[in-house]
Amino acid sequence: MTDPLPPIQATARDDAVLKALAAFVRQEALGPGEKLPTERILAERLKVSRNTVREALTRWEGLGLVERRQGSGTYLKAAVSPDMLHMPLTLAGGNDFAGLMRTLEIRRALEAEAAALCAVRAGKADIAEIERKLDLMEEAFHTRAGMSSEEDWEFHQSIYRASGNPLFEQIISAMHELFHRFWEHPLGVRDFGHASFPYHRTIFDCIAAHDPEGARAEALKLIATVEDDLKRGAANLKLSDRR
Amino acid sequence: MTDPLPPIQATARDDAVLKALAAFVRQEALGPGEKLPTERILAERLKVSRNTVREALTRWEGLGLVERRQGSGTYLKAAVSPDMLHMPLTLAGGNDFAGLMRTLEIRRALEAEAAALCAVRAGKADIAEIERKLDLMEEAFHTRAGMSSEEDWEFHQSIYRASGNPLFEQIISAMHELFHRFWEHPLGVRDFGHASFPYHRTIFDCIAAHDPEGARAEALKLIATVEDDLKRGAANLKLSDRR
DNA sequence: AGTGGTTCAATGGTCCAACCAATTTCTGCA
DNA sequence: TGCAGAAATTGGTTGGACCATTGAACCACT
Repeated sequence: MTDPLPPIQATARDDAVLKALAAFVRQEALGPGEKLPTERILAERLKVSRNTVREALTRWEGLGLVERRQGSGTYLKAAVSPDMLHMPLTLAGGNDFAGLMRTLEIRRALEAEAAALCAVRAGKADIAEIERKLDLMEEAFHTRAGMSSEEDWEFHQSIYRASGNPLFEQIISAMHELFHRFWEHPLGVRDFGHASFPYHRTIFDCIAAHDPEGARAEALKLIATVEDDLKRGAANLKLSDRR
Repeated sequence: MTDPLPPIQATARDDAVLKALAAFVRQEALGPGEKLPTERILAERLKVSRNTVREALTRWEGLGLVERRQGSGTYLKAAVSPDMLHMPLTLAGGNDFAGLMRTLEIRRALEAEAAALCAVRAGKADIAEIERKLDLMEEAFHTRAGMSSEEDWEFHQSIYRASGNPLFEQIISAMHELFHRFWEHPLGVRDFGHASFPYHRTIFDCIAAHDPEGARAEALKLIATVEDDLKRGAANLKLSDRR
């Protein structure tokens, strides 16, 4: 099935640079936000050209592991470890309506599973934290007449965290970020999210009762209302003006 | 919500290069496998240094959009369009057993949703194609005594394709690839996949009957059997030798 | 003290001109 | 015609130079 003679990398200097750098970060116990050595210093210490260092750092930058600030330095953006797996995804044509609906279908899948896992695994502390976020959201919803997207998002994040699998938060957050870059004001639907409001508590109830299938079903209903909102928004958009 | 004073872009030369290159690919209607211009030519035509071109191409290479072959040229690996969204994911510690189980939980979520969507959207031709793959898989399973992982994978892919959302195939394929790079022979469980075998047909039956909830439930059962197999494999592994 | 401007060293971004290594293509001999 | 070796092509690497931005130190003025 897999190639019995995996081709060796003839030249893989920048890969070696990245490995060395990962080892360095690990050894120095550098965390997010911390600054790592200058390109010139790295080049000198690793006995490679500065250009090679730059190509390696460009890779890491592309993976979102590192941020370069001209005149200042290069800073870690995430925890790196020598045994990371990278899965770059590119979504073709993601900034139109159809693309948004496609990402929402992925989110529906993940949201439902995260809720189900959370119902199985959440401990007392997790449930208390989720309920706290839910209360905050409901309060914001009532005092600000439906504008509670920030608290809404935090509620969902607390569920992902309690799912016991960090990948849920990671993937959905990445989608959420993209999503907001292109759809900051969701299609001008003023009461966006109204319809989904009640399902937040029903999801929480299922989680608190450790009912995975119930949580899954309620999460699916929630996303369904968001999809409906978006479809109505798109219909409105067609009647008024285009972006 | 959004920053009222978004920071301005200082310099973004290589980004501009990528945009220009994407436009070029689009204009020339280049598809996967085709060769794109030499770095030297690009540098000359775009009036930038070859280094800048290289940084831009390094980005694309990191995203899996392009493949560079020394002495030969740079080739497209995927379709590129000017409006792509990039979502690089890095899974920390994905190559141990816990990491594998985490990715499998993601796959379970996507698999179930894809099956449900497929049950809703698959047309007659799609269903026929899926059944063909199913027949191939069952035949391979019987003649080769359970070794049908290649055909098994193709069956699943046909479901993703018929889901009407290319993101399912994209994400699961990326996971599948990683997965196989580190776990080529799944933990030495000899009858790996035996338990999941019957669910392939039950999933197909639900899809053919346009029963999304049934398809979702059967897909969940299938992945559950795979998880059980892996857990048994891990238990065996602990008793014999470590990797 | 505090405010604003200036200077200056550090750092990432870009450029250039080579050369190296792998690949492909061409050439000329058998 | 066939094929081995030369030559051209192409990505990979190097070293050195300069530019643009940043941030800290310093200074003048209030």
